[in-house]
Amino acid sequence: MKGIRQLAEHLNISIGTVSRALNGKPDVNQETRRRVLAAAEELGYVANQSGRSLRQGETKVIGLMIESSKETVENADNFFLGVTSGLQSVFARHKLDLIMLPCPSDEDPHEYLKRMVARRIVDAMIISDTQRVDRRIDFLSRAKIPFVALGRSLSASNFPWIDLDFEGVADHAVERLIALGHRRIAITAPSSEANLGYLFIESYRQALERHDIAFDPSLVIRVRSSEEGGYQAAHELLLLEERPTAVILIYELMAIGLYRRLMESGVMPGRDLAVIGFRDAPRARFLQPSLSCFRISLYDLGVALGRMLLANMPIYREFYPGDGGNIIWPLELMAGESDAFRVGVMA
Amino acid sequence: MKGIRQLAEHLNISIGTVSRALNGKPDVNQETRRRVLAAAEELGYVANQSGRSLRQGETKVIGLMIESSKETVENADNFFLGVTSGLQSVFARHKLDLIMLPCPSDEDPHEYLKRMVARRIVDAMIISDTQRVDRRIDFLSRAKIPFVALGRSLSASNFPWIDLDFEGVADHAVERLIALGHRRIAITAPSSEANLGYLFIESYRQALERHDIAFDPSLVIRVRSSEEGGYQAAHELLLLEERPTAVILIYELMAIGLYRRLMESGVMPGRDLAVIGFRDAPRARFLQPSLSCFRISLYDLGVALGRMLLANMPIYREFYPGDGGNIIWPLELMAGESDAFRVGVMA
DNA sequence: ACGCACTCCGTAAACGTTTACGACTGTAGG
DNA sequence: CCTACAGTCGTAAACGTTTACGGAGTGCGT
Repeated sequence: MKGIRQLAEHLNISIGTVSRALNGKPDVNQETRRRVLAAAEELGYVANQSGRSLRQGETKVIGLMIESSKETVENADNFFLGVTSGLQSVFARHKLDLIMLPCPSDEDPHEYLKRMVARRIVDAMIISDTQRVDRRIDFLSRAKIPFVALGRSLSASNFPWIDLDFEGVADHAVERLIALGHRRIAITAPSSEANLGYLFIESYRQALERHDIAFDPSLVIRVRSSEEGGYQAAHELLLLEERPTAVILIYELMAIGLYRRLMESGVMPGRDLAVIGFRDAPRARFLQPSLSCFRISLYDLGVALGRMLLANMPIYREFYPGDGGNIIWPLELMAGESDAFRVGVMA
Repeated sequence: MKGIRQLAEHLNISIGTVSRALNGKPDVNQETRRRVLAAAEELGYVANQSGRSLRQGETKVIGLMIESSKETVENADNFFLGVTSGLQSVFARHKLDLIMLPCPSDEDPHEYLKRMVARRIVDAMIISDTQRVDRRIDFLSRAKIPFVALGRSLSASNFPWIDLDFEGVADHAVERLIALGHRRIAITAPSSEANLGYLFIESYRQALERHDIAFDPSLVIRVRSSEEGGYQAAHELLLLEERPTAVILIYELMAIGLYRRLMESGVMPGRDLAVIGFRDAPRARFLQPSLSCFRISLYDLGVALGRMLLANMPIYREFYPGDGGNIIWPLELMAGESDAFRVGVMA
């Protein structure tokens, strides 16, 4: 089956009528519509998207950009696949398709993004892994391409984003540890310029001050947010003269390396050192002792992202009246065994 | 900047010349080309892909289909992102873009695939997670859509695929364990109809027979290929009256659950029970004792997939003369501590 | 008989490209 | 001087859709 023209000839109908019948337009006879649909099904006709996009000026495709740099790949875990299903459940209602756009590691993310939207491959974009200043955000804002970002940024004063509640987590973690008797609490932060690092540390500092605990810069460990980073963090922790009794990790997988390094030195997490992680990931669920961490529903996050995006697209705005504003995504503590002891109390 | 027409007017040149200049066609003056490229850069013009695809009949986009069923998501680890970069390195040479197409979990994969290719969103397809009989393969073959599958299948007698060397792994693992003195070796297999399960078990059986060890069906544990599956497998293993001294896992993450269940019963992997896993995954790299497993380079696998796909596309065939045939992808054993003991020898 | 509203359908123009074809130069060779 | 040819470029026709517009037919009320 070539195109709509052949289908029309086969039915002895004009091509316009066929198009209207297929697209559910009102001015077409019920019987004709039935015949058209039947014939299309029988001959396996599906409209060519290029022709349709060209005429309509929209592709009905939403792009989810993914950086596949080595570091991201290691961290990504199944983060994206989890978010994806939430997104799709929203998009499906409007017959929008979602595609994932993996930016090659040797291409500038900004250029890649420009290519994809300038070529009109997608109507809108979801970006993640936002940098402290992110040119993509400026570009998308200026070009008036609908988008939503997973992650805050200092670029562009006002744009749609959802970000995880790093402040809340740091705050909650500190409060909890203090309640358990801890006074010397270490924390990890990314060595990069990522915005979330600043927020994380700042909240941690404020929570400490609230309890009259002096902020000790040597307790802020800057390492990569990865398994190796966790190993490294544990290493630095063990070198401190006055060893902390607790540590807060900004990424859950760091716990893997951290545990390993601790055990190598005979320090038992959950007994000699309390550990709290940022997210739960399948990858960290098996740890022994089980990791106390902050849970997040990737599906729900995807749904929220999808709704916010559509709320920023003129055509769909009406369907999502309340979904315009930004969201700081709350996380729920999932208590494990890794911080289940009181300081100063013998087991 | 709207389209090529505006660009042409701005330069006082015909639209045809502009197109030729941008596309590197030979019959255009050097100086004109320079001016066109400069103007395009300045005005930020990029060709609309819909128009181009419509005219040329091809999209220059390759689709990588991903099933995002819950089970797949959990198992996927970063498998796809790893393969992706290999694929892209090949595609980049031909200015082809790769997009990932996540099939919604509530949509039939077959229907989804049909929609994507019939709508001409992609020129070619890479599918994975092939079933024992897979309608997608029949469809793609019949429709003459270039594709390559990651995984064998009984559908369609002859189609391009790459599959992991399940036979080789089973064989190698058995040989190794026997050399270490093991005689009672358990193995896991998926409970599903997946083809690889049959191949895996069959090779295992043959290797045993070669050493005059009787095949004992009770040593084939059918569980889901996941962390929980591993837990379950260990459970069943412990219930056997004559406990095996070794077990071969068809998926590396099963080791996570398996370890946990074993330790709960005081059985130490690597001392009381030898364990060998199928792949190495970041997710399993931290296990204590470290898992002996078969390593695979996802990047290289991606490159091979990309080359094979292009070898099956008329336009690119000439560049990849030797990449037509199917590949059974070899895996390399990465020895760990989980099977590093000899049976009958006291430590 | 006429006008009008309504339903259904055909016609043709547009969307933004690429490209076959031919036209126009200028130059070289006969 | 005529021809051939190479180097440039403009013209216009496609590619497959959607959709504004108008026309044909019917039914109904005046």
